Amino acid sequence: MQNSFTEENYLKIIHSLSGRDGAEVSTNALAESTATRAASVTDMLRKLAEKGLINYKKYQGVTLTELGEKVAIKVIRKHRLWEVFLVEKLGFGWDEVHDIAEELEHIPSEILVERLDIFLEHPRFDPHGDPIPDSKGNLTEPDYRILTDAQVGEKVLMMGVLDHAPSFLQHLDRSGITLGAVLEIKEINEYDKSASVQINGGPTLFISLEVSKNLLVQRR
Amino acid sequence: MQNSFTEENYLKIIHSLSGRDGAEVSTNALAESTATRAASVTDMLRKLAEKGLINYKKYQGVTLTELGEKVAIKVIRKHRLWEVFLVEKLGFGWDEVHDIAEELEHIPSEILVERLDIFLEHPRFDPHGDPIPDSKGNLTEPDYRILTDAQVGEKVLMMGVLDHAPSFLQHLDRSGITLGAVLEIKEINEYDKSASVQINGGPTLFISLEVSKNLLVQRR
DNA sequence: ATATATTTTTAGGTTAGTCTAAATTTTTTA
DNA sequence: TAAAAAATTTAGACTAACCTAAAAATATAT
Repeated sequence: MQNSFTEENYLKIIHSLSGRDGAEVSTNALAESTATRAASVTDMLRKLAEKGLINYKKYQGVTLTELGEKVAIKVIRKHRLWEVFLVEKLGFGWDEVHDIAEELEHIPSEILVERLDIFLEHPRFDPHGDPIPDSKGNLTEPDYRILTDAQVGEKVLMMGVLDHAPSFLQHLDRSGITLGAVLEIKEINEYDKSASVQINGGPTLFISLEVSKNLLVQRR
Repeated sequence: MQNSFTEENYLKIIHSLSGRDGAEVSTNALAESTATRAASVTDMLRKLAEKGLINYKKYQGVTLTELGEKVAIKVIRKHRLWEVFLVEKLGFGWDEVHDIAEELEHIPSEILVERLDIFLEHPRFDPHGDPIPDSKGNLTEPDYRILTDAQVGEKVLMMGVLDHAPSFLQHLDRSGITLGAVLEIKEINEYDKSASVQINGGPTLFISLEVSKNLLVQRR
């Protein structure tokens, strides 16, 4: 039994909203993320529950079943592999690939994904630093920290982003903040928590709290 | 206004059934090719006509409008480019790519197609020898002949196939008949029109009329 | 040229995924 | 802890793409 484009999207979104602790996801949160109305979400939840893909009790929110988790991770694997393809092979920017990958992720062929993975030489991370599940469905989230957790004087490596919005990514491009960049916290402004950060030992620039909250880094 | 997956398929099929002379296509022929019932075809034809994609008068069959032709050729371009990708980059056999390309051809992004075309270095033909329309929508069918039209003693170049069925393509693989192979007609059997053909100056084998009818060749 | 066969269309119905409006349940607040 | 607010579900409807069965148009054959 195949899952539809729409079903796959629900599972993927439930996975993402659920977080690594597998917390319950609310109908309204899903309505927001799927850009549909709560009533439509309820309909779909009944259907997904019937198929054994989610645990659903009325008014209680949902979590993925093991089966649902498996399906979600497969979709995420495809999405991230296609993003690597688009950036590495076709020359797209990391700010341009989300919507296209959103379509490609639903192409149904196991062998296609595996061959793509081989062609790309088994990438571990997508262009935004998100980990790519392996072919067995193992997805290990690296424990990166948010830049706001770093102290003055610390040097960290830029490893990923939480916000994938094109405008945010373009802003990073203009600031020279790319994956792998070395960020040294020079100063944190008490008042608004904005930071002065030196990029790759070069220019120093101001980063707002809004931006800091969306940068995933690693101590080096 | 975007066209749906289904609409695109109808246009592509009408294009192919219509041939280069743009002949009228019947409802039943479409029902057969789309694997639906004639009544469903009628519904869709009314819709496509309303959108200005086909010329349709009840009971008279359909042809593509200029707009419909444009859309169809775009889909064909995508299909064939993806097939090249699957064979050249991912290592699929020419017998394995049709169904996957059937899905990929509906991914809606102009820029994706153009970047794919660049990545593949502007291929002129797909893995079955079918010509790939250029980005402006020009599709020039090369005037290949069918192998049945070749005479005893002729040497011809294998340029394409009419039948894309995996079983047919696999049969050609086993016979060593690939695109670009040199075929020399040694003998044609009067009775059943089967032929003895020497492949690349090497082994000679028998080819049934059924097979000959589906091989596109060029005098050399 | 009329009767028969074939093709095509119409009529009415189904499913997936969506919607709005109303009803119900849960949560929050006074 | 009862009333108000918020979240969720139910009821009833819509559209796209399909279906079957029946009617109508066209083509074929005597």
